[in-house]
Amino acid sequence: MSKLDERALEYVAKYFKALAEPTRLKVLNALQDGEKNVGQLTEISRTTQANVSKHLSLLSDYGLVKRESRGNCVYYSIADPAIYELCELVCEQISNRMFHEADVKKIFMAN
Amino acid sequence: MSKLDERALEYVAKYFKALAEPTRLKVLNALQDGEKNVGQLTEISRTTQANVSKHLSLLSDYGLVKRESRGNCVYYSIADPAIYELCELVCEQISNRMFHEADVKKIFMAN
DNA sequence: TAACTATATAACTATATATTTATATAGTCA
DNA sequence: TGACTATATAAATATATAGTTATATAGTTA
Repeated sequence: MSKLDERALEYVAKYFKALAEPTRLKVLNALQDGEKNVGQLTEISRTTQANVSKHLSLLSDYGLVKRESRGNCVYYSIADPAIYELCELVCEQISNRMFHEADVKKIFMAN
Repeated sequence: MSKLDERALEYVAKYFKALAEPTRLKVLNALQDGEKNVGQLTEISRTTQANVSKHLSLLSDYGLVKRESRGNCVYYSIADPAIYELCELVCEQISNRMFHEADVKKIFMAN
């Protein structure tokens, strides 16, 4: 990371924020093996349709997913597979820590 | 990213959340060229000392920074340089989009 | 057109958290 | 010890946002 100005840091923070929510990650995770419509994603995320719709439009606003309506349904898919690189990096770090540091485990377990 | 269970997604979300705040990113950015004490970080982040302290203890709880008190001061440093890989990935994506998509620019500019 | 299905949105509530102000704690040095 | 400096924490406020319920919108099919 090169030295970043104020503005840039805010963009980056917003990007991370889009990924900082379990339901949205569940949706992104579910989209790994191809597009799914809102109904399917609602089932998978085990929340209300309205809630999923809200998360989807946020993800779409941030350019993380693509939207395509066909017939009666709206299909979402991953716009940029680079998201998964990010998640993989994070998962690696987390799993490394799980082995090495009991303290971190405690933190993540909290709540 | 392999298929992740509920629990894992929550860990990942928490990790992203730690990075989803401009002041914390500013601190991490400032720590790129070595440890700094709380006073220095307060100046750099242009907020109150109390606020920086809170952000620092959050970063420390999540294992992103290390804490070492020497004499009167407390010095913080990066615990895991892999953070910067993450930020770099995000910055790349953002800058790509800045060029290609006016819409995304609009989103990031909002507020 | 009317009934139906799928998705989005508005209004609301509840909760989390960033920030501030004031204060406590701990180290340093005269 | 007392004055001083640096950091952490507590309490309070303001704000953002996840989730819910109800409703609007748009497409489908009889």
